[in-house]
Amino acid sequence: MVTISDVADHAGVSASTVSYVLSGKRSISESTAERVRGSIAELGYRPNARAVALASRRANAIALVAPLRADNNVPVIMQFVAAAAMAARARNHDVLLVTQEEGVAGLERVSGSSLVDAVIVMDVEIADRRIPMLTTLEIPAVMIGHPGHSQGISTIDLDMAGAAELAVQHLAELGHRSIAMLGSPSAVYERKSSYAIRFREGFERARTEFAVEGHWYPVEPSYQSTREVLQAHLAQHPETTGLVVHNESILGEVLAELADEGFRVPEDVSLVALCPPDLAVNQRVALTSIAVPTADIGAAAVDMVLGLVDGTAHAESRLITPVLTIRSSTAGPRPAVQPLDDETRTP
Amino acid sequence: MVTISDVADHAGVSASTVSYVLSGKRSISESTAERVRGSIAELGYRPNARAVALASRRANAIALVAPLRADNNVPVIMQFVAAAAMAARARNHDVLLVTQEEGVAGLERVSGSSLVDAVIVMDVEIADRRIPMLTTLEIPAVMIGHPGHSQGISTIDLDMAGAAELAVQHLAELGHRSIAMLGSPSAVYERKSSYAIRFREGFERARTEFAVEGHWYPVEPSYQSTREVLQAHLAQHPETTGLVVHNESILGEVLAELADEGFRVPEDVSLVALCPPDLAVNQRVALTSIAVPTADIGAAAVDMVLGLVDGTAHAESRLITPVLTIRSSTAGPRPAVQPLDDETRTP
DNA sequence: TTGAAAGCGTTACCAC
DNA sequence: GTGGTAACGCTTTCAA
Repeated sequence: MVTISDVADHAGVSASTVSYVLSGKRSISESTAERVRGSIAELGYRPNARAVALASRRANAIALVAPLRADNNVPVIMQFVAAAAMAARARNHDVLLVTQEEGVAGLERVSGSSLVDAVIVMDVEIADRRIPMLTTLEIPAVMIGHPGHSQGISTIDLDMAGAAELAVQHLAELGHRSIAMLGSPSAVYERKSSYAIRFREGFERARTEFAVEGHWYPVEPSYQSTREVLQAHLAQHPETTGLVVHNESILGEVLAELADEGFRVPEDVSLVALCPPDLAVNQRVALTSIAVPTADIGAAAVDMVLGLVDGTAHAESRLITPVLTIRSSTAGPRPAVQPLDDETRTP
Repeated sequence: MVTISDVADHAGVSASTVSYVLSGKRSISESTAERVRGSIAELGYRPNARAVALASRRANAIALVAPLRADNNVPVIMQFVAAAAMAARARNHDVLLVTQEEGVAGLERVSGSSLVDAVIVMDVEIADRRIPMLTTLEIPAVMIGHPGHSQGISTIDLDMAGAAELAVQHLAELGHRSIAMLGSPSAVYERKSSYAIRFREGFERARTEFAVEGHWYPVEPSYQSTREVLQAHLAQHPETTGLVVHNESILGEVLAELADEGFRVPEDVSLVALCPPDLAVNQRVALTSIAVPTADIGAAAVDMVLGLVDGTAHAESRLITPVLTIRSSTAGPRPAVQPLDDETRTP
């Protein structure tokens, strides 16, 4: 292994000088800098990350606590992870993956052993047991999600409540008066994942706000569950013409089932989804949808937490405004059977 | 921060003694060991991972190069990552996530800077440009996948060719004589991802081996593509009664499309999928399927590479035997129009 | 069974 | 503008 002293010797300077030309933390004459760079290239010197971390008190790494469970939103999780990893690399940091299962202990471990400089926690629950512990950590943290009480820990997420309201608003403005929300699997609500709870709350609030009839259901990621929920609801509420789907993995099933039952989209039923754009576009009908801006959120989480690390930022809670993209799955409800009534009344 | 010397002072021993009670690398009298453990607990001492890494020449971390792109098999990728992370933790190692985009440079970086002790590379291509570089690394590597030439680098994967053959064999033995394979998106074949190429090769070999007619098609992850490919094939080959699907994201669409066209599964068409079991089970028909044993492969990859790190193992290539689980999507083809012919022949 | 001390490869402070 | 040299917090050899 080539060390900094090897480079120093080769360039005829001291080790500290080599360190300084690398870090730029003090001015070096162009001539020696050039010489040092030459030696570095010639010898193929690579700074030893372990020694750098120990001496500089910076690991140049952040921990990412990710829910790697089988879930309905795996692609979204993956996009968060990818975005965070890329953003971290762009700022010269690496990402240490910590599984959700490690829980509180995992956070204690990576922080207590100074493995990383900061931590990003995904899939936060409304009353997440990790939050109190995050406040005691010596390293900064940011959560992707929006718990009930962030207790001074930075958070960032899509405004899920706003997203649900936006979906309902869109349908309501088109004239739909009865709307059903097909939600995430029940386990997601049971563990009170903030993204799902917030979306549901937004849906319920929007119901009042826009004076529409509204019902919501958890849906398991299966054809069976999708079919049952949809059939049961439509049997009880045949007046329903609007659907809000917050469950990526059943989109195809919902559309198939609607087709099976003779409902056309958007002529008979309008549908708004919360899902990645590519999923929305690749269905039998291009779906009007709200996207989770995973790339933005992942990158912002990294920026926020590194800002805390170097002291250039303070804790904050960011909520990203949802954007609805209108495609082909939403339209005004058809004018009911009015024309016929008119005719029978004519004579 | 509590250091090892703090503990040593508190326990009235030397730092080396503390180190040895922690590592167990030399015998310590039970009395002092007890005293040291007490001090550790009392002071809340956590060894500094950076210092440990530097002094012991072990980072206790492995790099995992994962394709975090949007792809058709995101859930499988995620399961590999989760399995590797858990296996690593079980062996007291952490996982550093390296994105596929970092490519060769990423491997050079984490290895050259001694960030990690070993590397696991996923989604290997047939002639992967990273292989020659892996051979030059100072740290061991294993690839998840099965390239054309592993050049002495350990590999592990499901026997994808065998999986395809198994699928065809199952259909052939049921009596199907014309089989279509709906494969991964074309981009996967273009970049020559080993898993897809191997599966296709196995399919083509099985065609001959079991003397069946066989055609394969790449399918994009969309309703549109699924529909087009299926309709085009069935129009040209109405005799097809067997389907092999190597593309998780279109399973629902395939079944929906078959239903739309009036084909019953398995009465008219039998279908074998290569996909996670939960996906197979949650379709409108429970699918006969071959699973990728992600947990086994991920754990084995970690075991193999850590075995190389501590010198207790040698490079090897492992291929895991595929297992087919019969569910409700496969049956013998219906007896064609034979009965009618018999009757016309009777008189 | 235990202690002292020399590294591990950098960084950054203190001199000049 | 540059060099010397303590740290950084631990592991491990050498001695006792």
